[in-house]
Formats: sequence, C-alpha cells, structure tokens
Amino acid sequence: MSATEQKIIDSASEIFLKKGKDGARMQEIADHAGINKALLFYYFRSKDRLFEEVFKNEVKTIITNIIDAISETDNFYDFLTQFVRTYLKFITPRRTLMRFIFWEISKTRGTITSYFWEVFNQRGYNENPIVSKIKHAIDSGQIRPVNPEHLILSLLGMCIFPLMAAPLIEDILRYKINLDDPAFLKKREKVIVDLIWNGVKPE
Amino acid sequence: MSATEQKIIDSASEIFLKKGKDGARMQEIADHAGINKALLFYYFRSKDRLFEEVFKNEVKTIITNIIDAISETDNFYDFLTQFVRTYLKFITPRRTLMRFIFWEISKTRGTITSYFWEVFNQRGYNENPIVSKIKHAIDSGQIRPVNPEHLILSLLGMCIFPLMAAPLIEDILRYKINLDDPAFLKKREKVIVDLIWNGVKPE
DNA sequence: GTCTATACATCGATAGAC
DNA sequence: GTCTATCGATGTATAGAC
Repeated sequence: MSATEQKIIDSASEIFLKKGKDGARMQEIADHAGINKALLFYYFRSKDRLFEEVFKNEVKTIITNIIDAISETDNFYDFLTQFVRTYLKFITPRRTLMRFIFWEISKTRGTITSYFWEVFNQRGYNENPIVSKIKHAIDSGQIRPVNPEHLILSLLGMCIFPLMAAPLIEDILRYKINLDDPAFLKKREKVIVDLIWNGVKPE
Repeated sequence: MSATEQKIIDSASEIFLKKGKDGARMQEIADHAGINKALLFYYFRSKDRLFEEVFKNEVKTIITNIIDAISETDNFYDFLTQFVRTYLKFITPRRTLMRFIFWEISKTRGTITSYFWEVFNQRGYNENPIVSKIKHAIDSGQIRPVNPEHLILSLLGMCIFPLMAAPLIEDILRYKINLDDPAFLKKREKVIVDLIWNGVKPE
C-alpha cells in the first residue's frame, strides 16, 4: 500500500469513527489527510467503498485483539483474569471505535460475521475460542456447568458497557469515573473477575 | 399538541432512531407522516430543533422507565428480580432506541444529564435511586458492602449489552439467540439475577 | 395550517490539465 | 499520481398562494 493510500485510510478511520458514515464528509477526510478530494476517488472510487475498507479494518482490529486476549493457559481463573485485563486495556482508549461498531453494525450485519470467521480460521479455530475455553473448563471440573453463551454476554457486557456509558454515568452518578485513571480500571477488572468467578467456581 | 405535530414527532422518532441524525432525511420524515416537507419547518424551524425534540423525548422515556423498574420493596433480592425483569422487558423491543442513544450520546453529552435530573427531581429523588437502594441494602445488612457504582455498571451492562450485540452474537456463536423468544429472556433474567446476587449476598 | 415551487448550499463524483 | 474546476443530484430551508 502506498504512503498516500495509508494516509487516506488513517484519516478516513478517524473521521468515520467520530462522525459515522453519514456524518463524515469526503472533504474533511481529504483535508485531514493533507491531500485533494479527487484523490480519494482515484484510490477508492466511492465513499461507500472507502467506508467499507475502513470498517473492515476496524472490525478486524477488534476481533484480532479479542483473540489475542485469550491466553494459552489451561487454568480458567488465570484465563479469566488475563482476558479481562488485556481486553479492558485494549478497548478503554477505543471508546469511539466501540460506539462506532455498535452503531454501524445494524446496517451491515452479515458482513461482520464473515470477518470474525475469517480471523478465527486464520488462527485455526473452528469453534469460537472463548466458548471452547468455557466448555473445557466445565468438562475438566474447573467451573460449574453454565451456559457458555450467557457467560460470554455477561463478561463482555460488564467490560464494554462502562466504556460506552462512561461520560453519561460519570455525570449521572455524580461520581468521578475517569476511564483513563488506572485505579478505576484496576478496580473494574477486579469487580468483573470476582463477580464472574463467584458465579462459576465449583462448590 | 396538535395531531399534526404529534404525527411529525412520531415519524421523526422512527426515522431518526433507525438512521441517526445525519442519515435521516426531512423528506422521508414528511412522507412517513403523510404531510408536506414544508410543514416540518413550519412546526420545528429546523432539522436540528426537530432532532432535539425527538432526542429529548426518547431519553426521557428511557429514564422514566428505568425509574419505574424500581419497585418500592425494601427487600434487595426482590428489588433486583423486579428491576431486571421490568427493565429487560422494556428495552428488549427497543434495541434501536438503545443503539441510537449510545451513538448520539457522544455528541450531546451534558444535555442528557440534565434530563436525568429533571426526571429524578420530578419524582422527588435527590440522589440516584438505584444507588440509594444499594446503599440502604448495605446499611441494613442485606448485602455485603460493595461499590454501588460498579454494581450498577455490571447490572446495566449485562442487561443492555446482549441487546446491542444480539444480531452479531447470534451469528458468531452460531447459536440462536432470539431476543423475541420469551425463553431466552427468562433465562437471561435468571442468569443476571443469580450472578449479581451471588456476588453481593451476605456470607 | 397546508400546500407548491424554488432558492441556496453542499455533497459525492467526474473531467481534464499537468 | 495529484491537482483545479465543475457538474449533477440532493439536502435544508424559505417564499408565497390558498
């Protein structure tokens, strides 16, 4: 990829993430990239295609990092701790990206799924790796038999929601939740791990 | 409010929620309301003002229903069960609304907070009512001393996240999560209540 | 209040010089 | 590959008749 193309992608990502597909302007993207508007069309033919390119990149970034947050350990508690820590660390500075994905998701649906499986297959998984971890932990008696899908929903929900609601929650609770404060993040990590572990640990 | 004005608000809500502020078109709203485009401007002067009106309504709807999901009971477990059930029932058919709020939130921030406190004050609360419930439960020894803010983040996260991620999760997990299936909702309710209660119940 | 017609700005996209 | 200039479509908003 040429340097110009890279500059365009970078700028487009920033603008699209902030304003969404509809809110973003090709002129703004061009300005931000320090090039002319016509060049955007030379490289990407249309706004739709440029958006698609950006969207694909960003989704794959998230997927890759979800997978990377899965450690190799066989111990479920270790896996849990590692996952929450790594994942929180990755998404915290990427609030905008998360919001963007969840917003644009409603319009693109099917496409995203294929990106997921593309990355999964690249890594040699033929089942969702988190589901595998949970199943394995159940089979080996490390945790009680629980519904893996619901567990994932709870886990991800607790990680992601605070990010997306943070500016609001901060105000409404009249409570300083500063996502960029490591102390909050550490506390959040502990709360999530404790709650989940409490719910799944064997008697 | 005149019948026409009401029709406009209703139509505008539907379109804005689905396409966002930038994606929505005044023509489409007018068509949907069965009136002429010029009439939109007669009543609301501009797209911005119409959007603001719609946004305020929708946010207040959510806030009101969060509050209504809080039962009068003193028993924390009952409160928890009631809250999750009522809240899940309310938001499940309103996925679009939730997505919309979280997306548009980033641009409007401060405004929303004032809506919250407006409704809180109307109901005579001078503290966040959920925080009050939790504090009271701690003081009366019904639950262990936990951080109320983190508890709320966990609770709401587990309720809201599945909604926003549902179409995706459904595909990725190769698992039929049908939000409109009462069985899923019931199971989800149980999972959330159990997990939270497990984490807060006294020794 | 409600309509038709239209002004005015801006957007995505293209043509063509270099 | 990169630019300037511009087209055509479409968007918000207004004027003015009824």
